[in-house]
Amino acid sequence: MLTQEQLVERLRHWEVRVTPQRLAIAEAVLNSTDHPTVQQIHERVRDHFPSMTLATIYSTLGVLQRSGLIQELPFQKMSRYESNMDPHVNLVCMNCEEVIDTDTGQDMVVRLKNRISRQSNFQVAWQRVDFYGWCPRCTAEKREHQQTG
Amino acid sequence: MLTQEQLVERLRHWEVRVTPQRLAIAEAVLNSTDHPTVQQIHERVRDHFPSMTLATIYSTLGVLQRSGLIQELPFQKMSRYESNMDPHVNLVCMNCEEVIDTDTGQDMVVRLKNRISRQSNFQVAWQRVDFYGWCPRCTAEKREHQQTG
DNA sequence: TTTACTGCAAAGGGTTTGCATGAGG
DNA sequence: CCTCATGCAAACCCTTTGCAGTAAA
Repeated sequence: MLTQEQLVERLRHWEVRVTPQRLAIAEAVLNSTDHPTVQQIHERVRDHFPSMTLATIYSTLGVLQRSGLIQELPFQKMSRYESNMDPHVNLVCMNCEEVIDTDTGQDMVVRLKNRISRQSNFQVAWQRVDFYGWCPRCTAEKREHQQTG
Repeated sequence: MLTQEQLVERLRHWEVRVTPQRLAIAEAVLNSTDHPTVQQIHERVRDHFPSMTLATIYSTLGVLQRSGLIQELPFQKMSRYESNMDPHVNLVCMNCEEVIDTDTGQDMVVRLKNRISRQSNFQVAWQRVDFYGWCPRCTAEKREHQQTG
């Protein structure tokens, strides 16, 4: 979670212009933990910028990614955007399609990254660790359907 | 690496028809370690089936995924297909776009999966562990350019 | 013989691009 | 004042869908 001042500083450092639209988009992603899609970001900034189009959002997300503030996570149908740049595990529900960060195993991801960097002759920039399955709520619903149906 | 007989058995088990096209597509993916794209699979089967279209390949890849034989890996521009269903680490070169499996850290991925399954209240089906960066060859080329330029 | 797969064509939809206008530094 | 961002529209291209002919079981 960055303050607006820190955000402005980071953007200026990359010689990009700081516009109200960019700040709104950046905050919509950085102050979220739910890995929003472009559509969801659009919904979140639409109240303040009714005329903003998806092209502007795509452009800004590109700037933020090149600045190292966010990371694009391609999924089958569309991309989501990750604001937690620390090594960690994402839990992806194959039923409700929610994507949440978890603290569980964070230390192991860090150690795994160190090991890959040291032993694999591969220069690591970042990592994506996704576990796919069913979240607690959808697991419960699945059980109910199995019992009744 | 599955034999053709094992492959036929696996497909019959899911009550799908075993056609020459499906066998060719399945072998093109399963007997590879380079995570081919749909286009690459097309190139690999085109000699034997000149009239085969991408629609058939997409359809067959869907069948193979639902049969648990392969896994789709969405990337920014397009999907690649993974035939190594064991927990492991993929190394993705951001320069040449090669995607290779590595044995390094395989044990840690297994332990990470066990930990997530036990401690996170999340029912895990499979996982995707990607490390993005630069492969040895592209790292060397980058160094050369920095020295000369 | 029945069912479902193949191949072709067209549609779908997330993402990118080009350009005129407008705003940041 | 110059450069670059925004907004609009169109293009792009991977992927999906519909359908007629055909092959698997």
